[in-house]
Amino acid sequence: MANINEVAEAAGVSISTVSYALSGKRPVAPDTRRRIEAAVLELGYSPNAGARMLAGSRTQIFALTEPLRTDTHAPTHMAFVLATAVAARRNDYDILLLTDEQAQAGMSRVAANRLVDAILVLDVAPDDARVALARQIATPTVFIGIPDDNEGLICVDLDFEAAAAWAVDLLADAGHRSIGLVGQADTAYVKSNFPPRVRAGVLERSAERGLSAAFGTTGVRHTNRQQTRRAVAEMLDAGATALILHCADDAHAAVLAELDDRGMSVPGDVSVISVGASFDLGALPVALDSIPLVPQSSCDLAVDLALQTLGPDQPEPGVRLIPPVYTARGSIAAPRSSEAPAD
Amino acid sequence: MANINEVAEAAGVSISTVSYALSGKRPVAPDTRRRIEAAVLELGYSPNAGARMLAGSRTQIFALTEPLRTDTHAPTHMAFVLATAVAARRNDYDILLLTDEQAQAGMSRVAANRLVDAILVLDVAPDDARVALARQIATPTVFIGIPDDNEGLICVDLDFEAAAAWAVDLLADAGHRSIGLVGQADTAYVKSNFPPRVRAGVLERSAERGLSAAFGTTGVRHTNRQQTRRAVAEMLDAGATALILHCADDAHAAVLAELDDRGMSVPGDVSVISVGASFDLGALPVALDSIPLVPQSSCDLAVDLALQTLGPDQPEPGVRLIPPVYTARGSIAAPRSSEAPAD
DNA sequence: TTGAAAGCGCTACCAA
DNA sequence: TTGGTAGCGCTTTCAA
Repeated sequence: MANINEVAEAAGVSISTVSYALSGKRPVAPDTRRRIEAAVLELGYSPNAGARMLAGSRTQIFALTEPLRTDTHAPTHMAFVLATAVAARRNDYDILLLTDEQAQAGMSRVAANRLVDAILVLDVAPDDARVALARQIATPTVFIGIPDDNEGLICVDLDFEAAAAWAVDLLADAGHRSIGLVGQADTAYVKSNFPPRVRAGVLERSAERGLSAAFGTTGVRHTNRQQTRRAVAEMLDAGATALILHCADDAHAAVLAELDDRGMSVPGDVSVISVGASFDLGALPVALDSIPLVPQSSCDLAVDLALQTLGPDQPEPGVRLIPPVYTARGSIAAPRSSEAPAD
Repeated sequence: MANINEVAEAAGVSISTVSYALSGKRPVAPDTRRRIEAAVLELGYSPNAGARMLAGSRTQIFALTEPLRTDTHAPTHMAFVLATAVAARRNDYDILLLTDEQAQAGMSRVAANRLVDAILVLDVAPDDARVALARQIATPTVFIGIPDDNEGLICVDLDFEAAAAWAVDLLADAGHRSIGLVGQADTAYVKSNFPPRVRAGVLERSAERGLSAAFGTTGVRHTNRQQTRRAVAEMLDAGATALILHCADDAHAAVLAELDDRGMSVPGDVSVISVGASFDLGALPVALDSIPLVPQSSCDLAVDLALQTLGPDQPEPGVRLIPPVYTARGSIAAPRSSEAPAD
């Protein structure tokens, strides 16, 4: 591995000129720059990471903390990890994985270590222990998700309430008066932050619009096919003409299976809209309208904010809610026996 | 952030003594050590990561490369990432995530950078492009999985063939003459390395033992419930009295659902054994015998080997197969109309 | 437009 | 048993 001295020698310049030529922090004569670039290429030079960390003030590494919660939906989680890595790499940053083995030891360690420039927090719980830690350590921390106590923190998340309310509006506008929300597994309403926000969004907007809204979950810990179908059956039997789905992919499938078994078509007999899904709805047998959770949006913003904390002007602490996006795919229509206009 | 100088001053010793007291690479008088430890604690000292990388020869970081293959089973993948992180931390190593954005750019980069001491390769494909890269770079690389061309590489994996053969033996010993293998999704037999090994293990051992063995997959890309149940139905109709399951968790559930629908009990009417599962079989409605894939075993060994490559005696290149482990849970019995002894 | 040189904070060799 | 100190390879100030 060549070092900066060898490059300098090969190019016939000093090491500082090499450094500046590569960082661009000082103008370098075109001819000089060419010679340096040639030397770099020929020697296969790449600046030593440790030396840069020590001399410079940046490590070019973000830590990503992810708890080992077994009840987290693996594909969703992976999508976020991936989106974070992509966003980081776009800004020349790498991701160091912190699966908090010994509680939050990892966060303290890399902060004390100066191994990372900032910490990104994933899979945030309402009473997340990492909140207290974030306040203690000097390393800037960005939460992807919103803990209950978020005073002074930087948080990023989809505006789940707005997404849920929007879904209700779409159904109400189509003429539905009674709807059902197929939510997540029971535990999600205790251990995660966003499911309650979706539920609140649906219930509150329904009340405002004068709709009756039922709520059901998909299982105790994971999706339970039977329970999911039962929940749907109850909602339909109670008169629901539309469903809002805020659940895992297999639960989506279970709901559609129940409708199919009942000989009900979408949107002919029932309108359906998916809210907060981060998986590919295209794999389902029926095309569904969707207000999705887009991991890349959250992660891009989070990385942006993390970078800002390293710059001259600190970003304001606070919660950044990402406006939802709606994609129509024809799964919403007027209810069968509605007085709403047919078109 | 305190540095080593402040610790040395506070303890009234030289910085080299502090360094040696912390690394243990040189004996330090008990009393001196105590003073140093007190100073470390009081100042909250933690050695600067960049400085250690530069001065020492170790970065205490392993890279973990994981392709973004969308057809990879997310929970299994996560289990491996996690197991790697755990194994690494046990040896004071951190994990840097390389989702190979621009092909294999990440591997080359961290190798040139000297950001990591070794690279761990996950989710290995038969014709994996990372094989060629591993041979080019100076950074030691350990494969968790076995590419077709593995000459000169260090590879670690469960002995899937032995696991499959063992399963056949168990069923043959119980008196079964006709069995079925419920395999993975179709694509897995092209894009992954281990599914064909399980299939080969089952088919070859079946031939040796004189059993007839049928093979079916669970879908084109992902588990398809219908196709899975159809595959099972065909096997049973063709006379299979036992099933070997090498498929995802939802496919396991689908198989059991099919048996249930047919009014068949396990192991009364059909014997079932799961091979190479890395998820929790406890969530299934029926307790199944299992020869599992244990991510932690593979990852522990991989990290061990990675550490060895950094030491004085290099590990031999070659494939390390981890012997399978069998757990009986009462899902194997003699076939209904068998001549085998009832006990 | 370029160079010289002072660190960054640690490890590990050489002395004592 | 301990201390002094020469680097590790880079960034960045100060001078020219």
